[in-house]
Amino acid sequence: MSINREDGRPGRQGGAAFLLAQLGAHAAKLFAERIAGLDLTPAQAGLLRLLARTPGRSQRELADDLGMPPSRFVPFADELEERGLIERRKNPSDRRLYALHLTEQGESLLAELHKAGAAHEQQVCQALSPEEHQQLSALLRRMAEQHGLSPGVHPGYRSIRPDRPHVRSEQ
Amino acid sequence: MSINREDGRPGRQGGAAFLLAQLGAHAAKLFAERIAGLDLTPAQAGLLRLLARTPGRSQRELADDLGMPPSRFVPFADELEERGLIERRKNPSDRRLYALHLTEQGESLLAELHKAGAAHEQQVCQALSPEEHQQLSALLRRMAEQHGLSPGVHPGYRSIRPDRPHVRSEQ
DNA sequence: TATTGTTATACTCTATAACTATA
DNA sequence: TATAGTTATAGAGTATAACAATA
Repeated sequence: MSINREDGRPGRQGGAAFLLAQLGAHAAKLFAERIAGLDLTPAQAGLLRLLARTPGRSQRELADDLGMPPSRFVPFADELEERGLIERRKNPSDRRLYALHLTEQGESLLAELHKAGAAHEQQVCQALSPEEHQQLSALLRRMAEQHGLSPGVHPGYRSIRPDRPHVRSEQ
Repeated sequence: MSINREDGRPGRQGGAAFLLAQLGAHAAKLFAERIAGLDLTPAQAGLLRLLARTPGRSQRELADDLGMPPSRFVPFADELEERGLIERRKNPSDRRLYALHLTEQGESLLAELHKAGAAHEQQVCQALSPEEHQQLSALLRRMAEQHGLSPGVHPGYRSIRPDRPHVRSEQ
């Protein structure tokens, strides 16, 4: 039942691939808006999760995982450090490296983040019954695996910004 | 300790919403790469499709649909016009407006675009059986409808660029 | 006076590439 | 010599706002 477009053509624009991109962008936007309430961007949330999973890694490694150049990672980490969410410890075995860790405050914000993630999941899949929700997850998991997508932070994070309300620094 | 995943394995991050965003970004990237072979960006493809569906609209309307400011639409349309894919006709009833149309060349490129779209659909859903593929489409359609997403061009187009190989015009 | 298309400008974002300190 | 972190700079991409023509 292709409910839309009766203009002959393949009904609703595109099939699953198009819907995937459309819904994915929408979901990413909703998530960005949601965690903006925690004063976090998706990339910042991604770093917190990476540090929760594997503490003590170097900036270079983390920058690679987040898909950003090391030079951009510096001010990125600076802000989270100033906010007391992460901590740069010196790595004693190689003094060139930092070992990044979550602070206690970072851990508790991460807990908020997990709550936000659960609410987000419900919001996005609101239209589905619990069984359908599971079905969808299973299908998507298979697809992600087949495409070699890693379970971690996804690169779509890079381009999503939470419609910032024009808070310019000075001047 | 991360309350993240309890199944031992670091667990795939997130549920359906996360997978949706991840796969959606991946699909959008694949599509951008594919149509880069036609010398089109996703936004350009979007305009061609809009013009095929409803010819003769004004730049302002089209810019709105594509989610770009009118000022940005001007050079955007310029390029497609120079390439002979679209045409600016004067609207006789209101001489402030242009009426944009596809050229014949634009129509035939659109046909190529549809072929690319079909191949893309297969590539993205490769992991699924035909039945599962249909299942997925149905679930996603319901979700898109519930979220009020229109069947047309989606705004995720805005941020996807096809990793351009540094082909600068002249200079 | 409002609106379309256009141009100009200013600003944000980002990557590239130097620089330092360690190895 | 190579690498981690940092800083500086330049370039692309963008929106904002002024402008001319028409309504």
